[in-house]
Amino acid sequence: MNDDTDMPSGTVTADHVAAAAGVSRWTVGRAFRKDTSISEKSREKVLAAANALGYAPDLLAAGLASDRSNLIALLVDDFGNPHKLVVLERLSRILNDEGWGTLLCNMRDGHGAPSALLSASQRRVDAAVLNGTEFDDRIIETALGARRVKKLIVFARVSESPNTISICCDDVAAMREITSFVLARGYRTPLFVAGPNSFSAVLRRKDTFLSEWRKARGVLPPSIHVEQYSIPLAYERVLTALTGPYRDARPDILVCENDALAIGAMDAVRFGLGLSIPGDIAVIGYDDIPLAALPSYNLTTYHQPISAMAKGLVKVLESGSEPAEDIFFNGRFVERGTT
Amino acid sequence: MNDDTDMPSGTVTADHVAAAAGVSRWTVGRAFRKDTSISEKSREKVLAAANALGYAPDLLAAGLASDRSNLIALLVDDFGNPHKLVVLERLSRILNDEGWGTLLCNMRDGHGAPSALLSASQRRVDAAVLNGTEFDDRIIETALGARRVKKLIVFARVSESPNTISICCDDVAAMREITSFVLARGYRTPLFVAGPNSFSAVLRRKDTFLSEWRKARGVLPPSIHVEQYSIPLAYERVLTALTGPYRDARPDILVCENDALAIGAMDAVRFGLGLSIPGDIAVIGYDDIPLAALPSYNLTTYHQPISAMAKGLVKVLESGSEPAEDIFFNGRFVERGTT
DNA sequence: TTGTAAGCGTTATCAT
DNA sequence: ATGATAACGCTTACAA
Repeated sequence: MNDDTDMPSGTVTADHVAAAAGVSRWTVGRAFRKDTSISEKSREKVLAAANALGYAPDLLAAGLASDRSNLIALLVDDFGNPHKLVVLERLSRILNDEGWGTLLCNMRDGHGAPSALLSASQRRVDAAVLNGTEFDDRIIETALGARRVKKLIVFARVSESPNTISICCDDVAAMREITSFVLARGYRTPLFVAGPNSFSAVLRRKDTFLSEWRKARGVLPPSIHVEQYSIPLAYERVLTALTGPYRDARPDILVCENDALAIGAMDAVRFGLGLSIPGDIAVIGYDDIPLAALPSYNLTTYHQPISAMAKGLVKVLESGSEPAEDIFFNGRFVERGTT
Repeated sequence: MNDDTDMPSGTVTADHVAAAAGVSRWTVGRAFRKDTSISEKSREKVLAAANALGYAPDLLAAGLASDRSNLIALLVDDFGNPHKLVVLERLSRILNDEGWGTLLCNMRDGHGAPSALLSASQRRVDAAVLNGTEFDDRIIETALGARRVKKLIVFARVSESPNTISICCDDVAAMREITSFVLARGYRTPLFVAGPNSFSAVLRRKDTFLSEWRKARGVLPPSIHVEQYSIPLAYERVLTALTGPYRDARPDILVCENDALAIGAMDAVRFGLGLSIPGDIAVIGYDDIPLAALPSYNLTTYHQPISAMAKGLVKVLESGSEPAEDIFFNGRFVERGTT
């Protein structure tokens, strides 16, 4: 489109830069990589020439030659959950800053993980980061079986699979803290609001709360499941529960697996039942999504340190090969107005 | 990791498939592309062999050779706006379904567009889709000047630049409809709540409302600006405006440039001022984000047809080269409980 | 520290 | 309809 300079019309390659700088093509390559050995002088010459010509290395060619694409696949579903926006922002920003490209693969809530994985592998991604509810060991096996997925990282969830690295907030510790708080405040009849059944098992939030509560009070609290982490769906299910099965045994607090559920639950309590929070029923969430801090909700919750987790991810990516361990982070309990 | 079959350990290439199928490598390639000519018989043979070997074309190599990466860069900022999650979900889903990879480039609110653009071009993206507030003609020029950005598409905004394709909801028609509604309902003293100054000019929402209102009532309504499309920031600014400059001239309706501003405005009115909506002050938004449908907000707004717009984008991508025109879509006014 | 040769896995182009 | 040649732009050996 624009050949207003005398650049070798079309693409500027390392060869052009090499010619301009009076070095060989491979020296140009070295000037742009981190680990290689090159004299300061050559590097400066090369960089100056590259700058003058408007050269930037072609990552496609580099990836093909080196078998490192510098691309990370983000395998995501559960887009109804506002928390996802926080996760995507942090992950893309921090990875981009560190020089990684991020391929957004939408798993489309329900199926699509295999095809997302396949297209990721066709691009030779250096790692696939799994963050979604569609998460079971079959998928992980699929991923690992897939041709070129070198690393599989499970973000903000825990995987039992040995070939996988989890980067996760310590949900068990978090739920213990929440349980202590609920007990200390004297609540007596909690209802746990969980997400999809299979997924709740992975998160460990539900079973931790249940067992901690039983340890203290001797009884297992009741719980309900919502099929998705969706605010409107949580609204429906909680309303149904509180007008049906729990009409005459109203809980005094709803302990929710995450903020999306908690927000839906709050709407059900206030707008569906006309009750007040925390006067009639208290609510606790998990994640600390931006919505939770608004005066409309002002939700007591537990903050996940997503930025720190994303930085942990970078570390894992940079740590060459296999032997990486799962990494756990501590979050922070945030008391607001719903308790 | 797994060489339990007798696959040519490591990577399966088109050559292996060709050998297995008894054809040449180029026939294998043809079997996987759409437009090429190949006999049904050959194609079946190839596909069967590919399937047996677990072959999938290497998109890096294909991109290098063909100069079509099949990758679309999504240049995004404004992650504080819940609407972004809807846009990202639709765009990634529909593009992925059509075989396009989506590269998520975080422009990090404020700067970073140039570097995002650069890394996109280094991956030879087939197009860059710009969707954010950091949007001015300098950026567009940068983009077009950048080496390998073949197409620049502005999504959900209008660009004046001739080298750009806009895919956009018809904001002018939408605001006219909104203005008619506000007039018909008998509101008399609107306050327009706009986003960042420079961006509002691009959206055409503010000036359309102002001029339509003046056409009908003879006066230009007042307006305020919020520096970002952020719910908490809108809360602050609206509260400041209504307790300061507009304390004794309280508007009877807040017409907001989008839902993020409207949600913040609602919180300011209800929780900051203790007024009721729509009794004391009415509110109108724009976008129809999921939040707007919740009982807590139940916001009157205008629905943008993001899915249709994403499909329009696909069409533009598939329409070979230049002569594509801007595309406008019609949305739909959604009356809820805040008016 | 720097240069050389040989690929990486595909597609464009031209031939058959 | 299919086959062969020559790139695509870079990197990983290894040699100087």
